[in-house]
Amino acid sequence: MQKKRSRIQIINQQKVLDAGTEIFAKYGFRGGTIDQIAEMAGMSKPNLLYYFKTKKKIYLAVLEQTLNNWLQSLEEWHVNGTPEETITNYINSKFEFSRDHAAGSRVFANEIMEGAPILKTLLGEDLKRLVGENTRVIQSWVKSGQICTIEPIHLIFMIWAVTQHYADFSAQIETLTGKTLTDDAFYKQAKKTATQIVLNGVLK
Amino acid sequence: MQKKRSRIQIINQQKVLDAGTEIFAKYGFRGGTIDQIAEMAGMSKPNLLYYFKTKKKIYLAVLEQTLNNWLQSLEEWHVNGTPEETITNYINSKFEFSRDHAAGSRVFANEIMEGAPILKTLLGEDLKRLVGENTRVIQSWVKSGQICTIEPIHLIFMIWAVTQHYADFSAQIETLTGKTLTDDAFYKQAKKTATQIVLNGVLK
DNA sequence: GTATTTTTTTATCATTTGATAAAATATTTT
DNA sequence: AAAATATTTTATCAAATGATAAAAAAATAC
Repeated sequence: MQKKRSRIQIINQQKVLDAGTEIFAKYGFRGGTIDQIAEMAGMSKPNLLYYFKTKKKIYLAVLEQTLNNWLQSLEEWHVNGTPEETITNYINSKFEFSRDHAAGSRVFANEIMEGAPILKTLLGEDLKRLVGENTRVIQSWVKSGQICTIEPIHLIFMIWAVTQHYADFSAQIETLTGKTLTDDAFYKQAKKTATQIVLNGVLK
Repeated sequence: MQKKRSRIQIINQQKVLDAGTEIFAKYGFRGGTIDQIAEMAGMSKPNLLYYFKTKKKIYLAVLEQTLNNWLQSLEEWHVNGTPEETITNYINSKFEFSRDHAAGSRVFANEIMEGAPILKTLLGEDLKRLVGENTRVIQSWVKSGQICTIEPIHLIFMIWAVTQHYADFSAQIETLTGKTLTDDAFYKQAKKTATQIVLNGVLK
């Protein structure tokens, strides 16, 4: 029996979630502290703990929000299109996620690097099924001669790798180029290059 | 005036370095603890601190070792070859690094995600110069019509992204495929697919 | 406008964690 | 083997960190 959330609750829980995303993105679950999150959210630690009883509960809420966004970007796989359309679309939505949820992408990366203690089950079920569907589609493209002979799963990994790289390693990219995906010209150039190479790489 | 390191010193410092690499790879600098490293190295915490006075000094030593390996894999850029040879070679040595230094790759990834507090300067100098040289070579290939018109820096990012992905996200990859780069067949397949797509993607 | 509920603050804990001192043990040198 | 040096263990800290209790203040309901 969940009571309706008050106006203040909605505001402050979101503040905590946003701050938590930033902190866990930088330091991971183990490295991030409640104090850091509280400071970034602009509230006292006990006040924060009034909204989320434990650090783990903050983390779970952050992960859930992030995961929803991430999975959503993976769902953009419209089977009825041509390989070119489908792949272009997919890379598009992955780039969009990297730009609009860069911190979330890093939270996710940290979780995986810690061995995915929380997400392991979900990755092994939901994500595995989703990936299975996608590999089957790619395989059908190979068989029908629409694209070159490649291992579908590695094409998927390649697309994930390159798109997430811009979010996860943005500190390095910014040091080297002075730009991040928030720069629109840079965003377009990155997306264009990645799309061009992948399409050119798999289309016959 | 550095005294020669004793037999025991050499053994135990390496033990700490190896354990530190594993722990920092998983939890980053903030998240990893001396206790964890000591336990993994099989020695008591004060004993460990006899070899490295602070947690930060362990981290610096781990980072230095890792960085040397990483930069070495980047140096494999033999200008005199054709684009095809050069790129193939480069991807090869990056995949080798991901397989043989997966934990190191993750230490590096964590450092970048924390905002590269230690490496920022180095990335902005040495790495930037190295990358500058490489982009110039790629640009010359574009101009001479040996490869398609692409932005060189994004090709480099793409190669880094896909090769490092196999190391940094190995937990996810293992959950999805049951394999990691230590499986030789999987290693060859991953490398082959990535190389094929990139070459096919940039060559005319 | 008072009563009730929600939110915030203050004070406080127990654990964990990075680190040190000093004693005990092991190794190497002479 | 004794002396000198290097290594390991035991005991202990102070600070940081996750968390709680209770009082004070603010917001909402009546």
